[in-house]
Amino acid sequence: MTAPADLARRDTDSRRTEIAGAVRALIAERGFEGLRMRDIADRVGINIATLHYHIPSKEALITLVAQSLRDDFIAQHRAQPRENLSPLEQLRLEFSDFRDTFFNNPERLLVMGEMQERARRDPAVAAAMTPMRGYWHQQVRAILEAGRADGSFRADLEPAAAAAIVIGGMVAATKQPNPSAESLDRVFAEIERCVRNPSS
Amino acid sequence: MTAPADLARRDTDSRRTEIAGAVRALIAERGFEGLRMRDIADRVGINIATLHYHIPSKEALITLVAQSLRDDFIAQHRAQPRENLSPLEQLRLEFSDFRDTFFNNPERLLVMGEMQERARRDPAVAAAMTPMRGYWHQQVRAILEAGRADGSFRADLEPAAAAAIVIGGMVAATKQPNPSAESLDRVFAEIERCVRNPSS
Amino acid sequence: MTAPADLARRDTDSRRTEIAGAVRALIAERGFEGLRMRDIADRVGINIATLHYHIPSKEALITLVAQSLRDDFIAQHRAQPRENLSPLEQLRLEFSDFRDTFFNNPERLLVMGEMQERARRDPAVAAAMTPMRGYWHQQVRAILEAGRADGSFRADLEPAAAAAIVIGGMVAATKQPNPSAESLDRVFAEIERCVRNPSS
Amino acid sequence: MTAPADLARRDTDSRRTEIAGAVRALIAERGFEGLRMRDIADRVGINIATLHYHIPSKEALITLVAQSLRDDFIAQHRAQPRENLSPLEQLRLEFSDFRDTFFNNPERLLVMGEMQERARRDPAVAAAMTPMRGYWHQQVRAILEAGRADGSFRADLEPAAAAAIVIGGMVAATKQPNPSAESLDRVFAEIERCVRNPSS
DNA sequence: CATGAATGAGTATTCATTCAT
DNA sequence: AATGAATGAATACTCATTCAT
Repeated sequence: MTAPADLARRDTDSRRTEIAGAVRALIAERGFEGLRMRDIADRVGINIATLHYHIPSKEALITLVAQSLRDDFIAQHRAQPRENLSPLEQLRLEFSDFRDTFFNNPERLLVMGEMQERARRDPAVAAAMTPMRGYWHQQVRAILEAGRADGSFRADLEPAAAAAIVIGGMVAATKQPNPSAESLDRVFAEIERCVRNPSS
Repeated sequence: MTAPADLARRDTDSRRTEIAGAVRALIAERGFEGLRMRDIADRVGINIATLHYHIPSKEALITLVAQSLRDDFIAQHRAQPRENLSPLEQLRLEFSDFRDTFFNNPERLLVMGEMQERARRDPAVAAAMTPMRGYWHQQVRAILEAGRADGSFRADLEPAAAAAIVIGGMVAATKQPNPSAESLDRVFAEIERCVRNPSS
Repeated sequence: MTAPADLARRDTDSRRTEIAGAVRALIAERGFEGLRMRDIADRVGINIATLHYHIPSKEALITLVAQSLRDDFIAQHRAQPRENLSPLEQLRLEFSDFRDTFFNNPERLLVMGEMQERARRDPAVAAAMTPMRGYWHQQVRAILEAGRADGSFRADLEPAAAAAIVIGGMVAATKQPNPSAESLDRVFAEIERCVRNPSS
Repeated sequence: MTAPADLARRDTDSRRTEIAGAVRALIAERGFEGLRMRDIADRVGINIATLHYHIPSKEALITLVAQSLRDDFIAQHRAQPRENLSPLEQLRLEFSDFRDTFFNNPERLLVMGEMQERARRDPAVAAAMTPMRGYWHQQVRAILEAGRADGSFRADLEPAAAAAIVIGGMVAATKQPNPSAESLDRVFAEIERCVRNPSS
């Protein structure tokens, strides 16, 4: 049999993934301040020295998390088949993706928020976050352009500006007091009315 | 920047205001992590012990800043005469206020962002930030309701959801790469198109 | 009328007495460590700076307290008329004095204990405490000598050593778990049996 | 005094013992106030952070010392073979033990005194000191009871009260000015005369 | 790979004391 | 006499990082 008998032998890559997961959970719980190397090690179940064996420094760790966040985000987006959908359907898919993430992986959005804030003064974080935000923006913008082109969205819609509003609106929906699936959907429906062609 | 020795002795109230200002500047520069009591004292030009004489603890300090932020926000809003303006003019006033703050008091928005993040796990901060956000939302919502009533805004506009989008859109505008007056205005103009009655 | 209309005008001496009282209460409550100038000022109802106006330093304060303790102790002893009493009656008076102090001014004994400990490394405190302890020892020793002379106490009693035991026994009585008037009296009665002439 | 660098790495248990010893020496020298974590670390020859690695807090440290004191006390008592001794011989063994400790391990008695004072307001210290004092009292009381039973001690002796006096007398002997072996022995001899049966 | 022990540089907070008013 | 404001020096404790094993 080629199956590894020794399960304790995890390769460094899977350890790093495990660590990134622990860090994301901790950032979601306690924020960036409050993130302690010792807590991370404890959560993974290893010694601090071992943590430092896998990750050279706290800064490197944060970069790692930013990258893992970006990778997850893009992987999720790529997983969805959007080719045969109308622009409106694609927009709705965007909404439902976002809603799913908010309820099933809330940590993802929370950590993204914290990272976004940190990106402002940490170039390494910015290097991972900016392309992610750019990718998302581009995605939404393409949908809006397609909708404007086929007449389902407003003719006077300015895709770049509208993409900012669509994304900002989705994020704002999650920051309402006591957000629920219904309160999110109310905002998403309003976004639709914002962009749809009134005469269609 | 440093206060001359003979001006060092002030009354507690003005000292507290001065301290709150220094803290806001430091949070804007370095974020919440990175906020050090020593740096605050240095910026105000006083001893750390003196800082603690005026402010009992870091926690109290943060609460103080959250309150000062809220007070400033509401004061600025109250300062504007909105009575005789049309809903659209009021919305545009909202935009220009926001743009002014972004360019003239960028620190205000930056600190608000950091505070918003922190509010999630600090009830004392939440106690100051939640009403502020609520006040803002209410303000925008009232404008949207008035516009829907007089026919200048969409008839199918849902004021609460739309207010979230308007605010979220404004905030998102500032988070674009290299935000300028023009890029902000492009988003603001798009928000207008989002809410205006297409048949008016 | 010659009565001072201005009650606020307390002369420094009475202020110092008041301060010494507050310090004794605080030492009894929290011990020597735990004694804070600010707490003293608070208890007296004055500002710290005012406290320092009356008392130059914490060290001087402690000396003051040691002296006040000694003065009280000697004053109480002098207040008792012992001339016409038999040695046994005088010893019993010693016991009842001590018992009264323990129940009515417990703070006095507690502070004396703390001071005794401190005297070991603070010469200024030692300077006040040593004569006090010496005065007490001398007092008890004189009683024991008189009793040995008149045959009411043991003939083989060694006054100096016995005085140490009598005083040590009284103090030890207060350090039993849950000391009560009865438990004190049991020890006092045993001390009596220790020193009395068995053949008398 | 300072451990050489290559001996610096020891196992935690021996480090904790070493630390407890350093703390006892420092308390004996400077008392409870005056006890500084930095000084402890210096005396052991380690960094403050290392000290905190082995001992979580100052409070825990004090508890540790109280326990080490109690363990030493009981160990010393247990080491003596008392079975075949007469009550008077046992009492004299008690005296000689105490005298040995006073001259060879003066720190032990000094720290016990400080701890006794502190036990009053620190339950964790009380938890270690009370049983120790209780054990000692019980030991002495058993001797006195045996002596009363075999007629070598006074028939009217009340063992509990007398035990308090015996212990109190021993302690008082050490608090005389300039205590010497002779001055201690004079008090011990007087204690003997206090408890012995005059008609034996 | 893993870890117990160690550490330098910080971090908020405290405290006795001073000084201008 | 009294006080609000100020401060230097300390104090316990923390944290990311290192290193010998």
